[in-house]
Amino acid sequence: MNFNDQQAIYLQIADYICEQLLLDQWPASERIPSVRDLAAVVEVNPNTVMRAYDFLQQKQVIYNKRGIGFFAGEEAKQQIIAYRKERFLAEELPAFFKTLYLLDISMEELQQRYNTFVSDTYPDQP
Amino acid sequence: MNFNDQQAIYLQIADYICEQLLLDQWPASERIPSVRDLAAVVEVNPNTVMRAYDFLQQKQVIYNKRGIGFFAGEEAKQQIIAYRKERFLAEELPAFFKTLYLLDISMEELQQRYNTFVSDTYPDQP
Amino acid sequence: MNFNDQQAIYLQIADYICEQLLLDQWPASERIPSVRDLAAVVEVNPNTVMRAYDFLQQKQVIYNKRGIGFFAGEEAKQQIIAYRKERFLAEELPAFFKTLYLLDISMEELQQRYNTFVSDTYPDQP
Amino acid sequence: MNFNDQQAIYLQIADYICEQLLLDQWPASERIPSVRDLAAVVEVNPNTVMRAYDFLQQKQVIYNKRGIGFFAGEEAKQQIIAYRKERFLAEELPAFFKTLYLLDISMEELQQRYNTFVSDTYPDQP
DNA sequence: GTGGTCTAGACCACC
DNA sequence: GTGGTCTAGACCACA
Repeated sequence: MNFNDQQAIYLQIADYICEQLLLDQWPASERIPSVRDLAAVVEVNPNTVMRAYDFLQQKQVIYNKRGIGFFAGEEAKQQIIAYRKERFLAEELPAFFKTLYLLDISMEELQQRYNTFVSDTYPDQP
Repeated sequence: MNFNDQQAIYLQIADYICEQLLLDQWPASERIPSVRDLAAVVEVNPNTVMRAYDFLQQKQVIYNKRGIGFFAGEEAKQQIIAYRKERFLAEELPAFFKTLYLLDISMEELQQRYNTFVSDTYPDQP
Repeated sequence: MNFNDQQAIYLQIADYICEQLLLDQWPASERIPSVRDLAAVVEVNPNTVMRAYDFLQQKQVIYNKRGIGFFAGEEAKQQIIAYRKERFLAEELPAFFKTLYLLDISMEELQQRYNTFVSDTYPDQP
Repeated sequence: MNFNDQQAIYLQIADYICEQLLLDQWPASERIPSVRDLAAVVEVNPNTVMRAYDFLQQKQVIYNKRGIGFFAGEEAKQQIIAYRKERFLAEELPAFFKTLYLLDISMEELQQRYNTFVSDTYPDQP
């Protein structure tokens, strides 16, 4: 986790969890790591992880069985995509396009960098 | 200025100033509005504008003459582009690409939305 | 803090912090006093201390963890020395030498006064 | 003149005048440049030069004949030296020594740099 | 008129 | 508890 980031740590953790689920690193409809375990992994206070789980629970991405743990819902991936796609298109994309325009970055350059990024970051994909 | 934004107002103002310079709304190597004037225009406290000017001065985009005012450096536009392009490519683009990938948004769709954005936002451009 | 000084209070505080670190009064790579605590100690407004911390953070002498506090980096001392030595040699020393020359103060006299100063100010040193 | 300096421009000008006098560039007991002339030379507002002249007049370094101009007193050089030496030893030297100590700059290094400085800056002197 | 600094006090998100 | 931002208002030195 990056401490000196604009984005709150609990949101960084929430994003991390979503990523794991979208990439099928954590099998859907199964138990996800306990608050304490994940806190140890990412080296933050358990309260902070708890807040991320709370946040995702409100977004109906994960749910909780008392005394057992947190689980990713069957429809977790769709929930995540729906929630984030909407926000992304409406809020982040315009600012991103403005930056592209002002910094004079062409779509061709972007396309090229994207291809590089994908093949570097997700080499396993077909 | 958007008061209910994650981004601090003084950073929004700094971005606004950069935009004016990049779009040649404010002639480079000339005096930019005084702290008090800009504060009146954007309707915030002069201290907040001052903080934006401070910020840009540290980034070497603008400089200041005692008792006279703030000026955009000759090379202001290059400074802005250099400073922001570097940060953009290194920090924002990977996160952006990751989102594109995870949300399964194609470059074709992106291209299309970009064209719409540009013609809507900067209709005067050739 | 000296309120009737040319130098701004927040810069005096920044110098004070650097001094504490250089003299190992505050262990490096540890948390330094909170904004509010230091403000109480030096009897200024917390905002003023905050400005000093901001300043040192930009100089990469200290850094900050959200909701936890400010920390002196491992390499804080080297950063301070590097940053100040460079500026000192380039900007202050020539003016100082010019004054020595114009006021006709010899290096012998300087040496003598320096010895007195050191033994008066840092009597503990070997 | 350096606009973005901590030191006020009028004080920079006053220092410049003192330098000229100490180095006998401007013959003592003669008329020194008019406010307008010097303002043109150093490219500042005449008011600012006037303020420097005022300042030096209060320090009894120069004096004024109405309608004729400013003159350096016979004893100008001694006045300058007296005024500045006192202030220098009392106010600037301790801070300078502290910096030397904290930045770990030895008197040997200082001596060496001083020699270089003098031979570079005042090559005409014996 | 310009910027520069400081205060007092408020509110917020975050850990 | 921590820092972060903003306001309102004051005072100052400077050009």
